[in-house]
Amino acid sequence: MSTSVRVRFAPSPTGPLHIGGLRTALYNYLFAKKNDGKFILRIEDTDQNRFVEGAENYIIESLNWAGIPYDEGPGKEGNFGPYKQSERKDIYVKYVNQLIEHGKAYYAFDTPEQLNQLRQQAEAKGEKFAYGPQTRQSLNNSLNLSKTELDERLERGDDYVIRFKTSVSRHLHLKDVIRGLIEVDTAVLDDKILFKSDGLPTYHLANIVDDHLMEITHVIRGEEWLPSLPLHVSLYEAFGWEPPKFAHLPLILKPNGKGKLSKRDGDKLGIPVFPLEWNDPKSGETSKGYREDGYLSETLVNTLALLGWNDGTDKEFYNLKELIEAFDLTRVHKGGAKFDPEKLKWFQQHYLQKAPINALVNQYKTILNQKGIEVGIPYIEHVVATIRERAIFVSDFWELSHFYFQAPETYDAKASKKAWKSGTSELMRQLYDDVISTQKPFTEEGLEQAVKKWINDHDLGFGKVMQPLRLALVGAMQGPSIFNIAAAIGQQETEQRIKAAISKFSASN
RNA sequence: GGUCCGUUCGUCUAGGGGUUAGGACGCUAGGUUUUCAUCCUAGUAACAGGGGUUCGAAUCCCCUACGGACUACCA
Repeated sequence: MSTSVRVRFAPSPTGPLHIGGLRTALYNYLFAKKNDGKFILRIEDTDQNRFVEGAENYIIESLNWAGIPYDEGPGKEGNFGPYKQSERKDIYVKYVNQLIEHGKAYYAFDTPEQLNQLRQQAEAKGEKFAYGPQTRQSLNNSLNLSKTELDERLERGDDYVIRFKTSVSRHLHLKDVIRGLIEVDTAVLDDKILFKSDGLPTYHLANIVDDHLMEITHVIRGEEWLPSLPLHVSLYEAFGWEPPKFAHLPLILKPNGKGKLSKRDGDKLGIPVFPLEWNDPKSGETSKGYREDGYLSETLVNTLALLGWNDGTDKEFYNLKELIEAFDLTRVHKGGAKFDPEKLKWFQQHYLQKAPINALVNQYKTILNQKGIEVGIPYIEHVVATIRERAIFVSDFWELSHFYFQAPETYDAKASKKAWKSGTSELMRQLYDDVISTQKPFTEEGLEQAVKKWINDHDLGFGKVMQPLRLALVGAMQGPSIFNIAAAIGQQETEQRIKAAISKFSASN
């Protein structure tokens, strides 16, 4: 048995990967890399009814986008494959038979209808039916059948499931890396189905067998699995195997209110709950994804990493490498964490500022081209460099910089009233004649000097001149330095915009 | 209902018996930017409640409340 760390992320291909799942994958990845171990992807597709076309690829693409690719898994066969449970059917048969031989599991012939009835009956009495140590003697299973009766039934081809034979009453001491010691009495457990009548194992059996065979050292998974930990540990015991270490991660909760973050919550708040956009092949419904909404993967990774974990310092920004270095499973929180869209935005703003300018320029170029605007890369680069600090997404760029590409079509009403007074048109005409039309070279610095000098010479207030100038060039009281804009759009365009504003406001006055 | 897990500013969190309970997001106010945003500075605000243990509990124990997960031939 190898002593090196091996962890797995084991999603079910039933749809897009929730960001909670992504975080589980991330923590697995970080833990593996921190310990020079292997990060394995295993597809748990033992429920063919819930199989969804494209989900597996979606999961793989999500991991790649997040920058946390797996070392072993579908398409990256290591020495422990195959990595899809549907391709491991024979293995499970062998092991479940072993359990039956040792009296740790048994055949059950009760039909779903019969069980449903029992559940309803119990519910009518305000109780809960459990197929377990207390009830199994009186049910339709091999525990209550003679050897010949059993063989007869099996030969006849009766439908059956295989259940785990839970100990009648024993105290289990379970250890969780994050939560510490957990004590459970097996008396409250039920006899979980290990093998379904369709010939496939359930999650419980398959995950134990695979984790053992794949030499998984640490099982890091969501808190929703905590209730089945006693079963899983009992299974290891029944097989005579040494269990891996377990760590159950807290849930990601909705921002306001209670409960798990759901797609519905995300829709309400305008935030995706999936890393990538997802088109559901069954419903035809499209779900938003972080990538398509313009978030950088660094944003999501950083946000998710800090949702439930921190290294004890004040550090907030981590790249993947830093996360690997700092990660410590024992510092993961126990309590669930509400997802904060505001903090997400803050991270995104940060990472947009740090993104390589080339990437931003290329993305913006695409947007501009779609608007029918064709300008050179250096010009776009100049614009992006000056406006990116006020953006959160690339999709904000247009709103923040359209005036670098087009003359204003309208003028903000409030700003117009404030900036363009009765004598303003005449003032602008003078500025135009004295400075704008004569300035050479028409650069940001040159213009700034000339305009300021002109204002001083005429003993005017800066606001009186600068504000209408901004209004004329931008159409509103916003944007970067007005001299930067004028220099960028050029002398001719600047002249035209001033003239347009003068005629517009003279007409309406 | 039962089982298990959890609970520090609005939110993410630091904190392992003695702290003015710290940081970050948000919000508010000032400053910078003769616009807007960025940025800087300051302010705001928390140990769920009750019992113990202790000279001393946010920190340890118990109870209560609240919240969550699970309770399928799903994972």
